[in-house]
Amino acid sequence: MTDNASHKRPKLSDVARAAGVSPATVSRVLNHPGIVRPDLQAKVRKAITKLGYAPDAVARALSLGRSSTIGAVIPTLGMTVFANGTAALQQRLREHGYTLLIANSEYDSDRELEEIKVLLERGVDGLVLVGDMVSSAAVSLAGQYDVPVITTYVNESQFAVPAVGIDNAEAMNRVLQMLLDLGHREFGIITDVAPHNDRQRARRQGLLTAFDIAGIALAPTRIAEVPYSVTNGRTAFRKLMTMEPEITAVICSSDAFAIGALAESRVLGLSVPRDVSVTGYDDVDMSSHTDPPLTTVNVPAAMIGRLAADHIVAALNGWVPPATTKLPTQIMLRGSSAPPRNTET
Amino acid sequence: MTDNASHKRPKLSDVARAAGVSPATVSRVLNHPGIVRPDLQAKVRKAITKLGYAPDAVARALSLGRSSTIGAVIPTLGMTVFANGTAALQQRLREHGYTLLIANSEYDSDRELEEIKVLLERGVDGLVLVGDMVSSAAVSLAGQYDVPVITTYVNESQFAVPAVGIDNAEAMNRVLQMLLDLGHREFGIITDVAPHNDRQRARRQGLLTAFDIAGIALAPTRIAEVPYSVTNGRTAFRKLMTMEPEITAVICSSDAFAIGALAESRVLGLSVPRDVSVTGYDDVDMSSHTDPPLTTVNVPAAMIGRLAADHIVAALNGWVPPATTKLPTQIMLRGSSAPPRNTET
DNA sequence: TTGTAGGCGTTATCAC
DNA sequence: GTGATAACGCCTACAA
Repeated sequence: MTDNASHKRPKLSDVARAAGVSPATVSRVLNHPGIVRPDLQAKVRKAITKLGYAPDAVARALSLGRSSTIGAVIPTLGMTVFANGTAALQQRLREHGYTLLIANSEYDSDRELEEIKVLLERGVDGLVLVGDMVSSAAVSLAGQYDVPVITTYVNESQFAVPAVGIDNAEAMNRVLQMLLDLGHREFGIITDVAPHNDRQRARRQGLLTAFDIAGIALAPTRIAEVPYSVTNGRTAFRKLMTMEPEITAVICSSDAFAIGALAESRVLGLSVPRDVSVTGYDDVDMSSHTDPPLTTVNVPAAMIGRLAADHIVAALNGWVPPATTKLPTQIMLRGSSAPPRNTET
Repeated sequence: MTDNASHKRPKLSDVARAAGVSPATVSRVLNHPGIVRPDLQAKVRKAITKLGYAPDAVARALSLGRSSTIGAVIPTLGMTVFANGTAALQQRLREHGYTLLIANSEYDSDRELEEIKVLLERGVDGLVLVGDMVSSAAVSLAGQYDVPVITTYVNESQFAVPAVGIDNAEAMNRVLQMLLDLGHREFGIITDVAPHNDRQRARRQGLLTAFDIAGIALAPTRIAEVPYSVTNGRTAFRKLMTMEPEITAVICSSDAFAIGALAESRVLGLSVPRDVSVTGYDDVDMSSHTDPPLTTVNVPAAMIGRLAADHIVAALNGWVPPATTKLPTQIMLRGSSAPPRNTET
């Protein structure tokens, strides 16, 4: 009864009436401030603050045909790499005047496609994906909506989608080289089964190829393929070291595995890195605080997020982003890697 | 040139024309399938799949006045507790037919308010917040938009906003009781300075109150207040144990601190739990894989997310969610806690 | 420079 | 049961 009027949200026409101008003028003040007389402008602005007016983004989007919104579909919020990358993406997009809509696929491609559809129907102006496992359906769908797409964390796309990320295979190769330089010759590896995860696949494949090139044959008993989890890292490490005690270095395709390996090494009475070296991949926050600190591959997630933002916005402005933006990875040399135990200098 | 027609997204009227019915009928098939004749329905559906039509959610939202969208503002994506809770929230909301828009505030209340505004302007139907530090501005803003709000991870709100969460103070009290039962009398605590974080504040206050009630005076030198980070946990632990060597138990207000404490204990040559017990709070994934495994308080994040979803949807349907939904916390008794060193049985 | 009017795609209220 | 029609709130030709 008291605030009957104030209880309803003011619309643009209300502002117009309050300011004694036409709705068009209010709209202009909001969107093209340059072309309206200063005095009118002042009156309008005063009315806006007085009424507490805020434009309706939905109506605006319908009218404009664009929403100043970008959608991102990431596998999971639970991995710090994605969490950090997404935060950076959001931050940067915001600086460009865009709002980020986040969806997650739980590593399920069907669900990923589903989320993409929802995002597209909601009118996002652009799409940021992770990896390159999206079916071509996703790409053509985005095409129908005439929405630019960009993919992240990988360095190339089979669907001609611009990619900004890292070369997972190359990084793995460098890890192996580093261990070889240290003198290691007996290896074990723990990788992710991940049927739908091309980053993990690239890491695994890159590693196997690197072994090939190095002329090292890796017996099947030295390859552990398990689902992503610290616990699986533990059991895989135990199996590896039990069946192949000569192993002096275990390369893991993620920090989770490596952290599990470190935990299990204590149970097994193995000292890292004296008895066996362990390396990870991702460089999550925890990696530098394990015992010993973990040697791992740093993924420049924040940089990827920022660049993805810049590129998608560029595409929206008619620029054509480079097909491939490969960011450098860095091997963080920490305590979990050292020369093999039987090295006599 | 080839696919001039297919390049434009079909609209509802296109479907209508293709099916030889009116737009209204197509709309009915989509929203009230019950009231349209089966044969027409079939024709319409065929036309829909043939044209690959998908409704425009933006236009729909404008017409309906609601968007089937819920906004959530969380402090950060980088904490596993929030990541897990948000994933569960999203999942459950999805089951209810809603899409979750995620924004993060980086623990900044100004930014939180800002994000809330953006979400509201984007037309979210409901708002899920974290904690109770939102200015009343946020609440009244939501009121203007006539949008229900719910807050999470705390068990009560000063703004009469329904809350679903845990009793942080009570949990801390139980941690202390547990350690007292173990025989500890000399304590140190590491808590977050966090001026804008009421969860941390509740934990700290709950702990201090519990000490009071237990009749234990905690010297200022036994209280470390530092910003959230593993590294700060390390330095705080070092300071505590250096200045007050009699301490037999260190209670941390987050796992990050505790993990730092464990790391530093090795450097200091202190054995956990033999020389000193350490407890955390949050029960992040890593907690069960530290050395020793960390005794900590489990936060039912997924449950909070699910219930938050249920409650906000309920509110949207006219139900009134309970003012307070307090979920139980569980103390995860693991290897980092044990009787004090000087206990002679 | 400012006002008028039509349209963005969808839904709901009317008559039929 | 189905078809016209008027909104939803905003933006941008177009006219003045």
